[in-house]
Amino acid sequence: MGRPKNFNREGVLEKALPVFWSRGFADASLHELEQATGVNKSGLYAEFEDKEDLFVQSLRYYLENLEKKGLLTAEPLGWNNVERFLKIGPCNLEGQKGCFAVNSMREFAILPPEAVAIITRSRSKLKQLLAKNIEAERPMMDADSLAELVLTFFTGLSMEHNLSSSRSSIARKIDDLMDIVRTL
Amino acid sequence: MGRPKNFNREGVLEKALPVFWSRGFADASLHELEQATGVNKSGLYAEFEDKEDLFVQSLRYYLENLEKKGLLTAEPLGWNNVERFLKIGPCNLEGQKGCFAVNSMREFAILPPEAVAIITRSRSKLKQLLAKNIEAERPMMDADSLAELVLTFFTGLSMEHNLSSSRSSIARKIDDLMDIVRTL
DNA sequence: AATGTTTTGTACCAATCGGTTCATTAACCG
DNA sequence: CGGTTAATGAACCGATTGGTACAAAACATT
Repeated sequence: MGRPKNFNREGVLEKALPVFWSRGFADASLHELEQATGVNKSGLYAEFEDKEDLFVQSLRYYLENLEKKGLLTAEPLGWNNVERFLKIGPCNLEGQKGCFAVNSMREFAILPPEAVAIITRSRSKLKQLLAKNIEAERPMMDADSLAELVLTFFTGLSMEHNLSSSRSSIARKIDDLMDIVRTL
Repeated sequence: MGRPKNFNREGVLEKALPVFWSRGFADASLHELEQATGVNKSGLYAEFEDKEDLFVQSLRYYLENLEKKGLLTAEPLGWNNVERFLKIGPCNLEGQKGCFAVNSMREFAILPPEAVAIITRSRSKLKQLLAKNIEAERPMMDADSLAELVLTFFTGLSMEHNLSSSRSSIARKIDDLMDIVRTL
C-alpha cells in the first residue's frame, strides 16, 4: 500500500483559500501556500497540477461552501433572504474580508480562464436567485432589473470590506438599502 | 547644462498608469513599465524612488485628472451630476476598464501605505461631493446615507466593468438606479 | 524482517523579480 | 571645437518566483 499521506484534499483547500483570499492569485507565493497548508511543494504538486489549478480548486471549494449555506434558497423566499445574503455573504469564513469571488474579479487579466468562467457562472446564478426572491415579494419594479441592482450593490459592499470601515456602518448601510428596496 | 532627457514626468505617468490599472501593483513588472513608458530602468529610477513611488504618483495623476473633469462640481448641483458621474466616472482614460482606485482596493494589503491613504481620502471626498449634490435636490431621505449607498453602487459598478458585460446593460442599470433615487 | 509502494524533505532548476552600478553617449555652453 | 554635464543602455546583483528531480523515510503487506 505504501505510506499514507497526512493531509486530505479538502483540508488543503480550506487552508489555501485564506491565502488566495487575502493576497490574491499573483501575490500568493508557493512558499506562503506551503506554510499555510502545512504541505510542502512535493505534496501540493502531487495533489494539484500547478498554482493555477490550486487556485481554481480553492475557488470551487469557496463557492460550494457558500452555496451550502443556502442564504438565498431558504423558504420562504423574499426580502429576508436578500438581507441575510447581504449581511453575512461577504464575510463567511475565518475572519476573511469581503467576497473571494468579487476580489478575484480584479485579476481577471491574469487568472486562469477556468476561474473566470466559474466566477461569471456563479454571478449569473446569484442574479437568478436574487430575482426569484424578489419576484416572491411581487414588487412594482421589474424583478430582474432589481436583482441586478442588488448584485451590483453586493459587489460594492464586498469591495468596501477591504477598507477598514466599521462593521456597524456597513450594517446600517444594508438596512438603508433594504428599507428602500422593500418599497419598490 | 548637459544632455536633456527625452521624456517628461507627466508623460511617463500617463503611460505607466494603464499598466498599473490593468495589471495591478503586484503584477505590473518593471519590464512592462519600461516598455509602456519607453523609458528604461535608469530613467525611471532617476525620476522616481522605486516601484511603489511610481505607483503612488500614477495614482495621484489619475485622481487629479479625474477631479479636473469636475463631474460632481458642475453647477447646478443635483441628480444630473450624480448620473454623469456614474456613467463616465469608471472609464475615463484610453479604453481602461473600471476605476483605478476601486481596483486598487483589492491590493490594500500589499500597497504602500501612502496609496491606501490617498484612496481612503479620495473616497471620503467623493462621498461629501455626492452628499452635496443629493442635498441640493432636497430628498426625503437623509442625504449622507444616500450618498453612501450611491458610492457603494459606484464601487460595485466599477468592479463589474472588469467582466465583459455590455456597455448598454450597464447604462440601463444606471438608469434604473437613477429612477429610484430621484424619488427618495 | 524483508519487500514493495508511496509520501515526504531537500536540493536544484531556469526565469524573473525589483534595484544598482557604471561605462558610454549625446547635448549644451563657452 | 573642446570640455562639462547629464541621460542613456547594458551588464550585473541577490532574492524570489513557479516548478522539477530524486533520494530518504515511513508505512502496509507478506
